[in-house]
Amino acid sequence: MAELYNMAGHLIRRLNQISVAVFTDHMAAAGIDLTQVQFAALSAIASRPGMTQAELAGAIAYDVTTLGGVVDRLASKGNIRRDISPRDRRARVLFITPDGDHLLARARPVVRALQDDILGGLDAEERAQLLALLRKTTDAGNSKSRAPLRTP
Amino acid sequence: MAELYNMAGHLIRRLNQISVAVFTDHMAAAGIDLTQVQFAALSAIASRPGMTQAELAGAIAYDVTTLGGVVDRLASKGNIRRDISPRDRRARVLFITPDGDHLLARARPVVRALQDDILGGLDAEERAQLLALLRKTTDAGNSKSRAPLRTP
DNA sequence: GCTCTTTAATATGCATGCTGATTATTGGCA
DNA sequence: TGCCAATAATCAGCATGCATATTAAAGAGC
Repeated sequence: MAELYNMAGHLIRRLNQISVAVFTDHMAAAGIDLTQVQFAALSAIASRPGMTQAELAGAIAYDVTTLGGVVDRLASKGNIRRDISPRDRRARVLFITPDGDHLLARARPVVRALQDDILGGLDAEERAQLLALLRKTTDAGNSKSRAPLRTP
Repeated sequence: MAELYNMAGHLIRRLNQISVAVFTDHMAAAGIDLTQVQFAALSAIASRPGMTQAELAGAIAYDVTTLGGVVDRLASKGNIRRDISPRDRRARVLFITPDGDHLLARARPVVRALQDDILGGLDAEERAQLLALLRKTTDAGNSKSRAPLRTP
């Protein structure tokens, strides 16, 4: 079982756990009501207004079902607007509200600042190295994750 | 928003997502009914029989509440036994059953094999490097994750 | 021995995250 | 035009994952 601690899956789960905890703590300290997932969604919507939920899911690698709930919460908090697409009545187009925009502006510097906290034990060079490796792995693993592309 | 893709938190979430998907796929292909979390718990219980739930939670960095459900499912599937501790009637001591032991024996090689799949885009040297960095970060971040050590 | 605090586990509630099924709508094609 | 496969979103259901509160039991200190 000692080997468990050296397994990629286990270490990744642990790191994600730490990452989420750091995010939650910093946001709570700043008095901002946004989860990691909600922040990512809000950022994406702000950068490309009018996205549909499916497009958003693809952009940030989420499951569409999960995203439904996330979008619901953002909408009910008034951070985004969700309208029926004029071009496809099945689709919902997403827009950030002035309220959401303001919240995002407050959140952004906090999120930037906490990134280094996630990788607490590493020096600058190691952080850069880790980030590069993470990017490379996730880019390659893209096709393997079925999150945005569900197999029927 | 382009910056989002380079943020540690986002990349870690993505990698964890890939990791879980790879695990799920391989286990399903092998016809083994175990999630990543259940495998970790079962491994730990096998290596140290008689652990309490709290000890198990500390050992594999889980929240005790979450672990309650995991242990429930393993017990109801017959993979572990959960007895009241003879030394502390509040505590539950955990033991793997012959059934669970057999399942674990089948699962272990599958889990070992899928590790490399998680880090698909990396060569051997990069994998070693990434694992080393993950270990270092998680060791340092230990104190930050409130999972096993909840602040009151 | 009795109270007070601590501790192990559970209950409750919210937020992901995914699978499979369903509904509404669209667009292609005979 | 009418049917049919594909698509957008939702619903139901299960499994994490965490915060807060509660229950039961143990232990500390007087």
